Amino acid sequence: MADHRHEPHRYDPQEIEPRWQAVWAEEKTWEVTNEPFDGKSSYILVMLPYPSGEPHIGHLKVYTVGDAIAHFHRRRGEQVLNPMGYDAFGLPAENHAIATGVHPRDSTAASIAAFRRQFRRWGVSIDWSRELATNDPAYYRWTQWIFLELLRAGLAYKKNAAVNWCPVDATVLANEQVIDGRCDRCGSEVETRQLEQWLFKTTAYAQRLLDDLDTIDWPEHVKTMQRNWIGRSEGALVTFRSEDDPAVGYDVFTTRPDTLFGATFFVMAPEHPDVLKLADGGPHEAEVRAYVDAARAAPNDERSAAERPKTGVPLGRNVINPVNGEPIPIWVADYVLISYGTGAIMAVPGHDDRDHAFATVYGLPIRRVIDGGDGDLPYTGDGRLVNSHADFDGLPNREALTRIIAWLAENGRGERSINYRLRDWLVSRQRYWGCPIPVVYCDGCGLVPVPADQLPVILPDVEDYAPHGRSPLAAAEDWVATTCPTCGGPARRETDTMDTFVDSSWYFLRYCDPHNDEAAWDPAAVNRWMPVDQYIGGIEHAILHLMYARFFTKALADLGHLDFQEPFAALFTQGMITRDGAKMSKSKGNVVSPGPLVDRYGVDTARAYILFIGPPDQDADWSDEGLEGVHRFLGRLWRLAAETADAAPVGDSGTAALGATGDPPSDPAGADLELVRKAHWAIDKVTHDMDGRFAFNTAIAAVMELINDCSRLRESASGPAMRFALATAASLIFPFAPHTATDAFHLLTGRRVWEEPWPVADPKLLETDTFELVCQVMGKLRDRVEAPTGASRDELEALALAAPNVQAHIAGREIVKVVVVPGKLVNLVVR
RNA sequence: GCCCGGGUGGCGGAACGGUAGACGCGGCUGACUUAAAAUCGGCUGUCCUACGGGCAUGUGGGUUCGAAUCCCACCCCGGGCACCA
Repeated sequence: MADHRHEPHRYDPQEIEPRWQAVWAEEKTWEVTNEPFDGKSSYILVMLPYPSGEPHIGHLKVYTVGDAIAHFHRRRGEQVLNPMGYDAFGLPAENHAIATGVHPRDSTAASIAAFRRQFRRWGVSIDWSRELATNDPAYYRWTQWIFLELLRAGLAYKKNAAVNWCPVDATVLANEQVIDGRCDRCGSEVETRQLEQWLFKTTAYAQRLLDDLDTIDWPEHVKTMQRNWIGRSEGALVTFRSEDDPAVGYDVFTTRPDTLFGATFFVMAPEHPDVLKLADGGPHEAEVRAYVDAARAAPNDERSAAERPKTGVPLGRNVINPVNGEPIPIWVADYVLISYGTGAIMAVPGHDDRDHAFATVYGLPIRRVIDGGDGDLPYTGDGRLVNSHADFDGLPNREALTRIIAWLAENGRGERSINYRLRDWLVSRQRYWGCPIPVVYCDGCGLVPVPADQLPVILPDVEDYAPHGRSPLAAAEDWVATTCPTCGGPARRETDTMDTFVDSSWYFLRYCDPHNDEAAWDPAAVNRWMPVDQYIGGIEHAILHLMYARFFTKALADLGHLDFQEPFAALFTQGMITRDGAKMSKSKGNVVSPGPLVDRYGVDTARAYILFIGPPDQDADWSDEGLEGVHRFLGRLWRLAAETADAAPVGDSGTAALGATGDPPSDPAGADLELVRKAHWAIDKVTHDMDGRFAFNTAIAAVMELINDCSRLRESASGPAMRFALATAASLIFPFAPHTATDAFHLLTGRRVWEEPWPVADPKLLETDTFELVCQVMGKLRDRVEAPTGASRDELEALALAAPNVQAHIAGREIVKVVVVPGKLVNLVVR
């Protein structure tokens, strides 16, 4: 039989990858305990997937990014928590059930199995002992407990309100789930309905959600999106009293109390509760009724189109402007929104675009009260007050604003006020596949929370999953009919389920203590890991999930269950992978499936390519050729390692002299020195690219450079130097291509790279004896000369002046200035 | 309209205010091979009168010895918010 050592080496990821995965699974390499740890701990968390079908390329990207970070931290001696779970309640599984009759529990379980299989095939370093699924009663029992805690604190409440209704999904939606007047799931036009619904009081946390953004290390654009969503406005609440009955007053919120003297009419939203009352018996009663009915029936997105001509109807009554006693007419108009401020406004057509447009249509008076602009109204900028009152005329409007608020407050006509765009989070869903809301309704006791020791309220099986305007659970009569926990009398269960964003608003806490059946978590376990050191996920969650999880954390902290205010200390949002410049979709036929890709090239190639393609926070376009390039690189690395190991296998007698340990030669020179230096340069480069940055693309490029040098110096460098350089390359590529790196490192050294500390660059080897001195004349590159490292400014200047091409460019000219950047360049300024 | 990002070779992308284009792809070319694949090397921004030089980082200005990088104005692309008073 031929000596296998002399056969050509073939890089075979299909053999290498499962072999090491088996070791990691067998030894439970990535599991961590909650026992106290002396060193540093890191919680590296990737947003949990919604299990639907098979994982796609976006999943591969996000878990590859998370895994690279987790591995890097581990190799630096930290204990790393890197868990996995499934956001398993939700509409797609339920819609699938409606179409096929397969229970969502079964299709979800099948999909979870597929995800789990893929994650193992991808070699992601997950602590599988902490795996969870949000549809598991052992999990949602505590989702229900949190609901009850919020209820106890008055942060969960029920109210009859105008809500966003999706006619296709037949359920209500949170404000955040309505995009351009459409359902963010199915795209159908959202209607308004009046319904009794559960809400969480996110508005109580508006200011803290805003303030604490300053305490977390998140991308600025994500913070900006959250700030805009919270939408804080400073201004005043001003009371306008009825002309007919001074006891009745209507509050308005305004950011421009400085323009109060320019208010020439008053407008209420069609939904304002007093509109019809005020119009009753007036000259426009019928007209007002028709207008209000039409406004209510109009679709949301039609209502909210800003370019639409302004419409409205006068109510035939007046209110008194509190600053000057002027009676001004009340109108109803749909450009005023019931959902913001008080649902009524003072209209200042001289200094507000919308009020101006309205006044123009109906011929209402337009008055200038702020000086400035090009003379045309409306003018919305700053200036001095005019036509207002002797006390304020002539003042800069910002100063007048403060004084007018003070005056209003002194006279009991208004006060300083802050308004937020943020609304309370509507969590009721009239759907089946979600967490049941744990309350019952008793004829005698009213609304009764299910006692904590009776949780979970188990989601029952039903025959018909289809929504019919009420929750499918309502049809489960045996389940709905229950007894009151308080009086023991007959009672009925709440049949709405919770928005799935509730489930995912606390899963990161459960990972810390996933098997606890006494409590949602042990505070010690949570404090062991939380807050998450690095959270990783898609930008599409910039508002919804990330806002809700922050709200939960703050509310639970206030209730004494948590010791911190923010769940995610740092956030990284990865970009999308496109193909041919477009989002991948089945209809476009441009989908890259991880399965076949991994079968063909191995997962390391796919992982390293995804990270090499560009900065991971940006969108990147897929290229099959680019993938091939990375595959060639990994093959080259592995083959060089196999050949080098072959020349002196680990364990052979006398290999110590050949550097079988992977240690560098003690006193390298010539090609050895060049190679050892390059290895240290790569250590330094990769470490900097990983540490606090996410520059995986340039880190991989640095290892490519090192491998290129190994290849180039193959004949001239010694065994130990080559072995050291290759072992270093394998060690550095490990976070990105863990299987190939592990195998190559093992061939070279007989050791396991994941148990090795992250290499440290030797500063002495980062320096060279000489450097290339850049010689510029007038800022333009004219020559390059060899200069000794550490040369003085004068020496460098002399070297530059002597450079032949510099001579040619300064001949016959006067040198007026010499700029020397030591270790870098000399720039000669001539006249 | 307002608020964020971003415009660099044929392509993806590099570049503490200091050699623009690292690394990879593609292309051209050589070695090996009966041949192909695989593999290993070389060249590759552009133009010119080519051992040198001009022009080049969306456009136009500015700051600086020196600008892809900083400042001002504008254009284009992507994203978010939008009748929010």
